[in-house]
Amino acid sequence: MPKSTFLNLEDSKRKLITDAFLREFAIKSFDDASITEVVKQLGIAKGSVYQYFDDKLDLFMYLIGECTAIKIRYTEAVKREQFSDYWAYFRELFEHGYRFDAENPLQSHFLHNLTQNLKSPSVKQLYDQLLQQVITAFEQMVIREVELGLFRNDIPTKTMGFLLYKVGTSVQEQLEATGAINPRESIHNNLPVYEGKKAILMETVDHYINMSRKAFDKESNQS
Amino acid sequence: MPKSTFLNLEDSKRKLITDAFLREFAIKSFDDASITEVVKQLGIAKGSVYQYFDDKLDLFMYLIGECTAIKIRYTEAVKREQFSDYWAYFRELFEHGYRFDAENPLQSHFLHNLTQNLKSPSVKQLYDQLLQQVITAFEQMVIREVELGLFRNDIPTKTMGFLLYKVGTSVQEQLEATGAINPRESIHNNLPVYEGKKAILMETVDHYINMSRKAFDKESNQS
DNA sequence: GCATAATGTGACTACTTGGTCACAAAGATA
DNA sequence: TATCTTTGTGACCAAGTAGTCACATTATGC
Repeated sequence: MPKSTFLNLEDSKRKLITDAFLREFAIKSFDDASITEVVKQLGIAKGSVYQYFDDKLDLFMYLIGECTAIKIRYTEAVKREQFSDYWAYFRELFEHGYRFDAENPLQSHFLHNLTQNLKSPSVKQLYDQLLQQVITAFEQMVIREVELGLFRNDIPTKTMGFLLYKVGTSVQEQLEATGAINPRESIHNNLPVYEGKKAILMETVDHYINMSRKAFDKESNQS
Repeated sequence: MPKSTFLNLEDSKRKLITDAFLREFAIKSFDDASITEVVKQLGIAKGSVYQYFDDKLDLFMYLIGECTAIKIRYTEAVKREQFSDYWAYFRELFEHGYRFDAENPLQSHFLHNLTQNLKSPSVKQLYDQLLQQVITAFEQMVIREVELGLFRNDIPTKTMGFLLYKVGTSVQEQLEATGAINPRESIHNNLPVYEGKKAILMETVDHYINMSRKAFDKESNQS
């Protein structure tokens, strides 16, 4: 948790500092992100950072909290109950994710890089913890669909949940690997991750959904 | 490429050095792996390493080359033509992979960690290069199956290839995330990654195949 | 046995980092 | 104006790294 010193800061200065660190952590891993570098850019003393935060991890957790809080504001409106079909729900999450990205480029870049970021040995514990949460969340979704009789029940929910999780992350990874998006470049130009790429994003999502339907849905497998 | 000094070394000494570095790179990323640490363990001078290799990257590439060469010896015997079904081929690759792991634990651990390893910023170029190769290889497999009329043709081969690649890596990742395997611990005890875990490995592979069949095969989608 | 070539060595360089702390500056209170 | 509290500062510390190089040791060839 940031110290009160940080919270009492003028909004503009707090934002300036937050953004600078978001930018740094959006392109480097936790261990490679350099506080020394950022304070140089900001033109403030390194000691100030330690008036605001306990340590590097405290700062990092603050950034995670801020960004996820904003993203949740975009996705919390989307409820499974509003859709008869899991995949329509899945698709809508990407639609709202796109809006989050367009309106909060820096935070979106930060979250995009979070997985890479967490690979640093110093934050292995945090990584494992978050990974467990995500995996569990996806398994819960699968369990619900199985109970609704919409997903097949001849495969362990753990395995289905994990694949579903991988499908979710694969969209972004594929677009990055094929060069359709270029986070490195777009963050440099202060652009959202998916700037002008909505069509290809949703098209890819649809292709993944098209394949996943067959893999997960019940009717395809036990009609 | 290692210098001749290294190749002229006595077999036993060369193996000792290679193994020590494999062990280090099997549990750390490229940037975190410490030559200083390894030479301490080996009881040799740091200068010696630089008599053997140009630099850290040269050493790393040598390790990659050695391990993949050994693994290829296990998998090259498995040919697509020997199977009427892609998934039987896919399954057999895992069977042979298991044998490679059982008989070459250290090399297997190194390759298991390679993806993490390559995430280091210093080797980003190498990572991108290898990723492109792997993705292309998977897409080629998909193209072949489409041509054979076995895989569906209503999804871009790039996307199918990427998902197939992700399915391949997910097996290991899931087993690790769920604690079924524990590379960290098994390398410490000089055990293979999948020691005594063949049943759960192949069971998981079968589950993934079961789901993937539906997602990729033509008959399920355009009969 | 001697000279030459090939190996082995470890103190050293140049560099980077997160984090500290004695002090300076600025704000607030009275 | 004088005092007290909050905020800002940057030289400094301890720890770590890859890579170098002048020198010591060992092997080889004659």
